[in-house]
Amino acid sequence: MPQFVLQPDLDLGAIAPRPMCAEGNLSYSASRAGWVEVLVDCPGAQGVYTYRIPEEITIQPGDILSVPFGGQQVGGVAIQVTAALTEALDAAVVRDVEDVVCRGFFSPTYWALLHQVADYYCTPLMQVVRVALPPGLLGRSQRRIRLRPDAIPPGAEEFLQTAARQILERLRGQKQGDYTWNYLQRNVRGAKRGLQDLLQRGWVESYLEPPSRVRPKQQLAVTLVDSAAALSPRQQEVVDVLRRHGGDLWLQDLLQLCCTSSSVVRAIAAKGAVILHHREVLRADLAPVPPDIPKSLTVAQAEAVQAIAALEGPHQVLLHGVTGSGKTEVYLQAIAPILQQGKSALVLVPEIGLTPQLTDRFLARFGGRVRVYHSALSDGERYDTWRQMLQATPQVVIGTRSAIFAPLPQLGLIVLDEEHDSSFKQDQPAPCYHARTVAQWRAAQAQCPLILGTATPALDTWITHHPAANLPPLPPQPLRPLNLTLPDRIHARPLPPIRVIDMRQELQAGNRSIFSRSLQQALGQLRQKRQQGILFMHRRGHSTFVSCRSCGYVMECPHCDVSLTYHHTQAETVPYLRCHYCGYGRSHPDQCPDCGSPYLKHFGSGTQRVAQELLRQFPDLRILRYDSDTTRTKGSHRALLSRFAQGEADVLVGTQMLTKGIDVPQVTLVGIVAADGLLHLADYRAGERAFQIMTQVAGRAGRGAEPGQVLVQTYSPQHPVIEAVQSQKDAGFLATELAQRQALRYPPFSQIVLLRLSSPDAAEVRQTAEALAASLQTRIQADQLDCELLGPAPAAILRVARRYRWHLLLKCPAGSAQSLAARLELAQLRSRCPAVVSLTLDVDPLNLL
DNA sequence: AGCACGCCGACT
DNA sequence: GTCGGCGTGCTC
Repeated sequence: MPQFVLQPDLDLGAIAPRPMCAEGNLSYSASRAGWVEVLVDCPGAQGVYTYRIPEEITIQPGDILSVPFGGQQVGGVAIQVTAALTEALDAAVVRDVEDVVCRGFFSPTYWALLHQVADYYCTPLMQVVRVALPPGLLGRSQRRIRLRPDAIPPGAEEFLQTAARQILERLRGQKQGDYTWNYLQRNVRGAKRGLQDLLQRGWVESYLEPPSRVRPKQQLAVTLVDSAAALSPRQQEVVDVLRRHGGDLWLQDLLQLCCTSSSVVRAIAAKGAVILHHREVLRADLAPVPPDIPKSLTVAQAEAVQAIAALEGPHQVLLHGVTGSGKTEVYLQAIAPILQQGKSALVLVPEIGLTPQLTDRFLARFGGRVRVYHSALSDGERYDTWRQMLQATPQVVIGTRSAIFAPLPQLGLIVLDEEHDSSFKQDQPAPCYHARTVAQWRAAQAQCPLILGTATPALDTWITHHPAANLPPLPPQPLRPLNLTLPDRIHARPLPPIRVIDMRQELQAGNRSIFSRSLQQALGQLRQKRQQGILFMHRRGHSTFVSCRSCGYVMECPHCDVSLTYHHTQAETVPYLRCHYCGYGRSHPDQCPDCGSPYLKHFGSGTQRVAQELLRQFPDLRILRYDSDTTRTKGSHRALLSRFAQGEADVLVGTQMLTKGIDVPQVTLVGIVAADGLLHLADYRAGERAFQIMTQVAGRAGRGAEPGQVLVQTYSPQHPVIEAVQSQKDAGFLATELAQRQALRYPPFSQIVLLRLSSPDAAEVRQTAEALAASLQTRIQADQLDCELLGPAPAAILRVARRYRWHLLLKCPAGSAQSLAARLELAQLRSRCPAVVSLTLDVDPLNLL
């Protein structure tokens, strides 16, 4: 249950379409000031607090406010305005609203959406508000410490205590001699005492920095008002330039055009010919792109576009098109009529940085009506984009996961490109929402279609579109399903043939290289054929799997049907194997349990090793590495890809990133160096993901005039995933995978909730996890709940960022997680953990590691 | 998050 | 005896 609900009789509708006006504190009537309940943004206190509305401020529900809270200013959302205080609350303790930060954000439907997210994902509403809003709106004041250099006698610090001296030194090391108190506390031992000393001496001062608020950027504009005024020749020239440009320009543009200074313009303003005024600039950094016109469609594409245009009401469209079948063109042509109807479209992509080609297509087609919204934008840019989205003008918003919260008032279509991609699921800070799930709710709310586009549908998507009679019924879906298929590549290009290479035979033949003879041969021919290749390596630095080099046997958990993870930490000298689902563990065997061979090996080479080997064996090949190591900086994705596309390298070696947004016609060879690295992850979704990634990577080959080929190297050539990839028949694979999931009661035939616990204290997390497990188990048994509790088990990577992590897993029938969470009061569990132990609830987790 | 109040060990 | 550590609890 949400802690509060918006009263249905509140006129929230009035706030939605209101024109934006950041600080318009115009009182409508004399004293209608009252009290307002505010959802306050402060960890540990996510309740509603009552504030007095000062006379000069008007507040409506949904406004973003800045309010005093304890010793600081914090952000919050106005929930409800009341005329009288609650009996229990003494007027003396109620403080004043400090300011209105922003108005008109939350329409009733939008608010309901946030509630739904908070409810479903068992997270405080405020956390959802935080992901939905552009950052910086809910600012918090911070205590800062500033050096007073003039007050310090020379050499006096000799007599200071260590802590005080350290603080002084740090402050002196900083240009402005200014740090947040938080920073000093973290970095100086006994900082509190040291600060007291320094404050008493008056050598530093402590001050409260008000929340930095993202504000619209203001610039001076010049507007022509009276062209008849008597002006000097130079002034007249300036005014003429202004008139030729429509009588209205930014001051800086006018100055540049006329090569003059602002004094001239001010003089003209003084004569009354023009007026100078501040006006908001909406920042947009979209580089101009040459325009693009709709392309002619294949029959399947045209049918898809028509089918989508004909839809009425909320639908979920699975646009299932093979790699290179032209899904983007379908999106573009589906969106065009939406814009014409005066509505907006929302396009979600896995990662903007990885899909410059897609973004460019949209920009080229729709020009200024396209807004890009993602985390790489500056706070100011995000804020401005947000404000533009609030306007009812038809527009296309392209963004990553969090853009599903784009406040578009007239939503006509939602597209999720590469819907199978797991980056649509957030797993770091709560709420751990899946953008696809939220998109379904939004589409239902807006009564509009949701298009899920992919070459490799996620299993849970697949099953809602292909309900099979022999499978148990799934919970009712909010959207009506529609299937659209693009079975062929555009220009009738064939899919590249996929060859599976048995690496066991390579070993037998004496080839100990990571490249098979076939791959070596293909690589050797690249240069002379003037073609390019892509090598895929699933980089797994930390967690690896154990496999037998002779027979391909992989160590698996007897209870869970997942591969065991190889552990080897300094603490435990003996390496051991562990299941990360149920906690099962065993020692690392000396020989293969299946064939007795001593050639057990834990695999774990990455792209770097591949590149090294490549360089060693093919010194004349030019290589580019494409992984998170080489694409750390902004814009490096685009740079690397365009270098490759322009033929500056022969081979691109990379990780998962290769699966997205690479459309280079000269690529004829794709090599999957070690498919096994994908097959045996300690995860029930390993097979599905392996299939998706390999199919997607394979799809990079043969997109141009030259036919492509794909080589898949593996120690398990008979593995069903490998066979499915090779045959390029996904329906069959999905069906068998579904049957397996059903047998093992994994999603989508069950629902899981993961409880992630972490703490810097190894023993404390463990104890907390055990205590939680015990109390949940008691509750489950007492209430006879239909659910299974697994764990506690240590996380695959036990220690991350100096925190020890343990997991609990709840498995319940599909569609029942929400009621289970309510019965177990999962949302309240956090308060039962010690302060140092953090607990994150992940409903429908994708990442179980 | 920040800050206050409040209860146990090493100093004058 | 006090000063000062930081362990819970509250912030309209």
